[in-house]
Amino acid sequence: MWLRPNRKNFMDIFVHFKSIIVNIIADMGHGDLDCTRINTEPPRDKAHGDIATNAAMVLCKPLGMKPRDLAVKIADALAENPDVAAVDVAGPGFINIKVANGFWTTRFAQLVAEKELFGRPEKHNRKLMVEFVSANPTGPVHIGHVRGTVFGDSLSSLLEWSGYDVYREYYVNDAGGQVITLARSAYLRYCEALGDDIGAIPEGLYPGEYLKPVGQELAKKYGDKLKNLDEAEWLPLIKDIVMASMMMIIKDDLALLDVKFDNYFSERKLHEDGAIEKTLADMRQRGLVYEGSLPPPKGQLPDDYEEREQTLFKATEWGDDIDRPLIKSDGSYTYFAADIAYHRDKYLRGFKEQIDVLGADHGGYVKRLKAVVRAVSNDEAELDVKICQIVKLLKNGEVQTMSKRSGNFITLSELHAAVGKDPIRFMMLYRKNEAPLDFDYDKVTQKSRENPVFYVQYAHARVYSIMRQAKSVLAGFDVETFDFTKVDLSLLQDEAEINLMKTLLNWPKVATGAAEFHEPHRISFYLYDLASHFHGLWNKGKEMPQLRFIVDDNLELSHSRLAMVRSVAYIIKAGLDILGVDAPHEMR
RNA sequence: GCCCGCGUAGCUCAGUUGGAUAGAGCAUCGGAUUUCUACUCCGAGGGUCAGGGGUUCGAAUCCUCUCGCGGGCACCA
Repeated sequence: MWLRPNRKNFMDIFVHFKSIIVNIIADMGHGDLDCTRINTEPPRDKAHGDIATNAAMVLCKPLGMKPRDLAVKIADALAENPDVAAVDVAGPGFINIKVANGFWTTRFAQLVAEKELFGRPEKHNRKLMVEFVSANPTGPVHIGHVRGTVFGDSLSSLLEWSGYDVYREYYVNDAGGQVITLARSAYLRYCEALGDDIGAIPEGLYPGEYLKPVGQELAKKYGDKLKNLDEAEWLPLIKDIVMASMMMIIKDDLALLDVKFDNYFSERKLHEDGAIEKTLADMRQRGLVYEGSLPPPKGQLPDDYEEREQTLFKATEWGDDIDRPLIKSDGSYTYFAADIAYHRDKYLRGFKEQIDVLGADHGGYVKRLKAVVRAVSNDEAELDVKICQIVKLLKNGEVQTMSKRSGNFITLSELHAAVGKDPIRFMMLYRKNEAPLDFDYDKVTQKSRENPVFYVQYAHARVYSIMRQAKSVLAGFDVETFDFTKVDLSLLQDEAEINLMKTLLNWPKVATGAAEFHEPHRISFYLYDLASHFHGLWNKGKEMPQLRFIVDDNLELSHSRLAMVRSVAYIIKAGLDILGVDAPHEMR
């Protein structure tokens, strides 16, 4: 159901060569053969050339030929192609193609011309929603939320890059009992602000200091009026104020990471405007809801368990393991019922592709949420749920523990003050989302090769350094005005140069793949690899002056190399933009 | 007990959705190097891809079982 981004302007070399091979097969008189299983891909071992294909192994059976014999026939035909420098047949019947250098430099000209936009798919009309963070509005954003925040935001950017119309949304859980707890906690701070000795914050209330300003605000607004009222009277008054205040804090925190939402969606609104009732009525009509009782949970049985008749959603019909309750024993809706209404609302707003980013502790919800989206859209919409594993914070090689009970968790603003936005964003994406992550406080601020953030940013800065150097050495050169599209790229013939260009040309494939599979970490790894190629070439110039980017007595060659160097920055910039990390021009 | 995720070099992890002799960074070992364009460079060793079975030309990748780690498991949000 997840469609591939289209790539109108980008000629994927692998797709290109596959079509060449398919044509060869047709020319051999086998145009009716099924060629879908033919792959063209980069060989794992670079010594095998640029492109490997399994065509002969896939087609040998229907043709009744030995794989190697067929491979030789195809290889001979391929050798006629002017873009092909060499072909050989290897192993069980692989065909290895070495592409002519001219092919690379021709294609590289496209990159030089399109700059940061190289390989970026056309915009299409598909809307997609990414819901992320959705932290309970009961306090500042803390370390536990950071990974999902960065992941969701970068994934959104990545999908925007690939052509989607992306909508970022934060689901505000402002309806449940925790808001009441929050209001009570604020009330205590209010009393404190009026001079009461409140002692220790009782168990079950939020102990955080961040509620003190709210208490003062309340004291300022109401004086001691609220103290003479019953809880039923002051609670609604305080609730709104403290909630608004928490959301302010959260938005400020998110701004530290340059994260902005298109919308904050209120759960409470779903209750108030009847969306949940409407959803349930709709589902009842479609036969998705019934009254029945569930088998008791296996394993440890809750103390207060009692079997009873419940209103259930037939989640099992949509791929879930068990049917799910919609109404609590006190008659109110379950959180899940609101969640159904919420995801239905997304669908009704036109989002047929949805992504939820959740924390590791919500892994158990994946199936039911997917079931919900399928059910409420009658299989017209699809949800992908991305689970972000926990982050272990390391300082001096030791794990930083935090206890939720004391409210002593490390906040985003503390982390930000210590290391800054870029290391946080980059490192949170320098791992698969479903793998646990160690975040080393000390390492991420180091200026060395060991720090991937620095390593990549430095590559970008190095490009600009080289451009500055070129300006002072080469007559008439200025990055701002120089037309790189006019240089002769065919002068770039060294293997290391060709390899760097190949790496750069691979960017569209990496980025579209990352977008397709919702895996922004591929961008970080690619950028690290690219930086490594670039730094490596720079280092080579130390030993071999003839490989330096600026060659004293050869203006033309210098210009060609500077075009290549400039292109490194185009792609790093494009990648870092997706990650939300700055691309600095210098790093002093 | 059930569901989900994970298990790859001493450590931390990649692995382009089924390709060939499984990669990178740290760490280890061996060399080079002192200002050249900017925060060192080059090389080496290191593997039962947790384990067994299966699918096929071909498996770290797909299926199945076992073991280990993490998370979750009516009515909380």
